[in-house]
Amino acid sequence: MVYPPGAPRKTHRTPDMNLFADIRALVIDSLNALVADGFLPEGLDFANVAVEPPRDAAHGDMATNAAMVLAKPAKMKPRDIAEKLAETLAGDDRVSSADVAGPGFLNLRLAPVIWQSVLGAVLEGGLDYGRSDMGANKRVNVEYVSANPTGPLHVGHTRGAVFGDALASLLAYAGYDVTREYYINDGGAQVDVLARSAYLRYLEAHGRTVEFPDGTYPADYLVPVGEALKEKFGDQYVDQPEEAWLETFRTFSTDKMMTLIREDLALLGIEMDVFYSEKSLYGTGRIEAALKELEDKGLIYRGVLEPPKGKKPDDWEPREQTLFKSTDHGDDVDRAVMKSDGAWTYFAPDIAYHYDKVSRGFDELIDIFGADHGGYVKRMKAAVSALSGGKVPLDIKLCQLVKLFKDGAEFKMSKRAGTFVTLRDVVDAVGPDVTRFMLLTRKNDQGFDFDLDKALEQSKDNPVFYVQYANARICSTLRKAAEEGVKTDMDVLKAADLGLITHAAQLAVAKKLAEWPRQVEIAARTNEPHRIAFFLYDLASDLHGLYHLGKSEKGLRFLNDSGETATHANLALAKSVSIVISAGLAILGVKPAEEMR
RNA sequence: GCACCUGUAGCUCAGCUGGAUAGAGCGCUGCCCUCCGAAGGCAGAGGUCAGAGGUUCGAAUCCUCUCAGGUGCGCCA
Repeated sequence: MVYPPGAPRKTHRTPDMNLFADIRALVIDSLNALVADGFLPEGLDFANVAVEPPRDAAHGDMATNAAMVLAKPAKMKPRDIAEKLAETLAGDDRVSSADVAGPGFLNLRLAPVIWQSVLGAVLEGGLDYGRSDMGANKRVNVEYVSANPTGPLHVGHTRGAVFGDALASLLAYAGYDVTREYYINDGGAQVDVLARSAYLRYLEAHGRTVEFPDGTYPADYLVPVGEALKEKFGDQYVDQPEEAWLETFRTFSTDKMMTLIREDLALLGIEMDVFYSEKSLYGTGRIEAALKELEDKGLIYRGVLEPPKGKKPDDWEPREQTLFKSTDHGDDVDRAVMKSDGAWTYFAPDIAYHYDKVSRGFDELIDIFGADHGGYVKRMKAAVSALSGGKVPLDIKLCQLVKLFKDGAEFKMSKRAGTFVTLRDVVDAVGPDVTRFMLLTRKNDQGFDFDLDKALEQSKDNPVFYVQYANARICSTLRKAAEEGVKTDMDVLKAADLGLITHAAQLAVAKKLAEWPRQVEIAARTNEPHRIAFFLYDLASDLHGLYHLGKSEKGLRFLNDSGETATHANLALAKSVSIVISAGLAILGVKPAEEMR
């Protein structure tokens, strides 16, 4: 089986296999029946009725808060509702017991056949088990990385790249139509700096001795660009004024840098659907059109901004600028779109770019920014809110800083000191799978200490390894079975008698697998791919536990002497775990290991 | 001064968008290999969820304030 990087991309619908959703539907049906009976009053809102796994497995398989949520609006005692609901639910053959507990929780136990059928669903659905249609094919644009095209990607970009890519895959798996997009900041002053720096390398290629003044990029990744410029243009631009070469060098260098960046992204298996050029917004009337849209809504005016209190710039002087009334859409102050000299601010093309995204018909926008851009969240949201008439939600996820640790000490990045840690450095050190998984084991708005030594450790302390090991164990068991002449192909496993899976420890694993579709939906709803990583860790833990239980209880060994029928059932269970681990890793963009080395 | 993010076990972090006795890993204590991979498993100790109020049947989670750390703060992109 092939697991392309960044998969899954395509969505296709599968039957709803979310058991929690099924049982919730059962609870709602039962409540409606109680309303019809006159036990409960009409007009109750069931929106807050939840069916969740209880924190403590001893409480049962699923718990619902229905009675507590409805007690107040129904003007009844929670326990009374719970007891009546329990009676109704107990009548369903999926429910083996329904008990009222605590302040009014209703704890449900489901029949073993339900959990056995989960395994069947996993085997049948394969990597698509867990796929959701909650996205309803709505079009989502995920913009990430969007680093300036002035050099290779560094560690800071890496987190945003991995996060955005995993989020995109997650949303695709949850049924959204996802576009992965990169905004190229090729329109501002920083690409002029790039062009000048490249020019110095070009002169160097012609044997000149050059110095890099402040405000240029002295890093050596431009050396080959200088060589390439020499190759292409010879000496025709040597000793020529800037006007003669700036435009040409800018375009040439930017293209080279974007090639570099694409290669960096490819190292992590990241492939964008769209690269959108900022430059394409200039001179084409698109910025003007976007601002016209705002102006038509009465949100553009000439004015003078107050200086920020407490931190007044030294050279502050009041100036009249063209302003966007972002405060009408939740911002703290209005923002300049045109400088006092009549040029656009950086914000103007950003507005135009987001206007373009809205115009392309996306139902939802997501931007992934570094934490240092946190100050732009409100103004971007204000702009999108204004431009879309509040119809297109924009979610902005900030990725906090990554600190690298090596040999127990922080590896500080400094452009001056030349300790510039690139994405390539990190991937070279630990590999793409470890890089991706590690960066996804933390919530995006939590800072990250990335210990490169620990990332390579093969121990429980390293979650990548732990999850990979669980899958490798299963694969190893299947190989072993094949060696012993047991058939292990999917047709055989699908036909296994799952009714033989009855031990509590085995059913516990099946229950975990039943949570997978639900975890996918939660992660997609909150735009939090790290939940997938944590789920996989838990699932791996369950698998390791069950595996070791086989040491003391021979009947729980996947391979034991209780006959071929039982072995097939055991292997079906093991295979199910492997399938879900593989599906989860595919969302994270990590290849499942079939053996450890 | 203002905005945003963070504060949970000794350390690194989860915690289902309000649920029951707050969970993992590392570290610490004690167990478990005549082999389906011990690169692992089981058990134990360890908490004022930064602090103070509030909202309600119920708060680590929502609101207000305080404290601490981080990121930013007209024309830079």
